[in-house]
Amino acid sequence: MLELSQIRENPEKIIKYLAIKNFKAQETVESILQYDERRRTLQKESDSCLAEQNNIAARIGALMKAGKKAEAEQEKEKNAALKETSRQLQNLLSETEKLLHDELVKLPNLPHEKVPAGKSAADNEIVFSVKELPSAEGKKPHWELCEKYGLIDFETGVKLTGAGFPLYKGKGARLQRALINFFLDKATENGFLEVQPPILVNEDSGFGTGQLPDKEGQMYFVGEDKFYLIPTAEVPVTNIYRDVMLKENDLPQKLTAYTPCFRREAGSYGKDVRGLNRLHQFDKVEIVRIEHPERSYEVLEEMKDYVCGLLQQLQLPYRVLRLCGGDMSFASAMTYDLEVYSSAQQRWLEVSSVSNFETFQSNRLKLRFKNAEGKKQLAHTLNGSALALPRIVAALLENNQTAEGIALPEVLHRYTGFKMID
RNA sequence: GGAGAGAUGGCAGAGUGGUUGAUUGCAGCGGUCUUGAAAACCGCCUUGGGUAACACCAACGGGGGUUCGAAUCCCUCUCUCUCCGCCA
Repeated sequence: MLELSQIRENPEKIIKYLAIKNFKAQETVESILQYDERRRTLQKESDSCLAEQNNIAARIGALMKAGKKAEAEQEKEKNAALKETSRQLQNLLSETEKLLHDELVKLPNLPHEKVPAGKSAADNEIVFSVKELPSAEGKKPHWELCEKYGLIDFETGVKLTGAGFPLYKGKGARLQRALINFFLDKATENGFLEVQPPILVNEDSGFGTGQLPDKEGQMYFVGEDKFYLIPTAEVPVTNIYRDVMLKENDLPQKLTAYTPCFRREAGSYGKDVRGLNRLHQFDKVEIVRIEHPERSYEVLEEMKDYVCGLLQQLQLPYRVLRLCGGDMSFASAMTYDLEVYSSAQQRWLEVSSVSNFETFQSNRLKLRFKNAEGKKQLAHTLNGSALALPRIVAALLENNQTAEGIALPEVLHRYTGFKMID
């Protein structure tokens, strides 16, 4: 959620920047300014009405004490009328506040000035790419390899739940566990505090990170208790800081968490969702940082580089994209996507998304810190996948297949307990 | 799931209808004293709206109600604790 003060001060800037995200903000900004104006007028009227009632009440108190009952009765009548007026004002006020809030929530985050304009994924800026791609010669796609080596049983997953809920088996299951441990160990070594959050969250948490309102279609919902299954650990982990006031030297806060993630992905089909390419349930290790506004972009680079480091250790060919305005998420100010190359499918698969949300989430979360002058200031929030497992597994399988089996990168050996899937 | 108790400022803890936005203690901040520190003493110390700044308004878990007036009374929801039941 953008800050109201920001909109008041420079509505033109908001409209201009949101155009980069292909969002037409004109109307919304105008109604926000109108509602804000009305809200303040009503607030003043209501305040002075209440002030008058307070005065009268105090007078009645004094009169009662002095035993002047008749006069007190007179004052009471006055207050009855005022009370009706202020009831009406209150109604108008809360109505206006709601309208204002509803409009405010519609506006996506402003893109950072470095974010390129663009309509779709085709316009993303490639900031890094490996020079040589592995050949597809004689390579089998990962779903065939999964079957061949008995790593994943998609059919039984369908029986148990439905499409997109794979059953990992044997070395396949062990590889999952190995990757999770590897990623968590790396994050911990780099100063992230490991946490294990709930994977069901309430509505307030969904609002805090920007999934709600409007994007409930993406999440599984447990109606009985009004809980949402998390689409990413970002939701519970960032919401740890909802309604929190930090001290300046509490910054940065660095957290990491492994969680399963659940996404409905309504409407997906075809080869995009074949095998591990897109699932309804998958595993991911996430890193989250709460940062001082002055440092957040430095930190974004740092986080991106950290994830690149993981991919290097896994010896996967990868590239880094800076997303264009049209491809960025609602809440993000700048996002890097990291993609690994999947040699049999001959396509890039997104395995991480690293974003700076600036104050967009913290404004919703009321996540602030007291700065050096003792003033309260919204913190910046950032997060990134480090990493999402399924497509990493897909790329590992496809790129490392040999006649003898699938050779795993060395960093994983101590986690898997085997070097080769055969 | 059943019965009972509770929810107040960073924490602890008063307050049961009328200058209580809230006694007090601790913590924190500033000062006096001191070579420095401690102790002692003095002062400051909730948040949001609003204002150029004041004024003013709101908030004692959330929502609603009674009343001229509610932290204080009533209803309701949520959460916490104790006991019972069930259980990985």
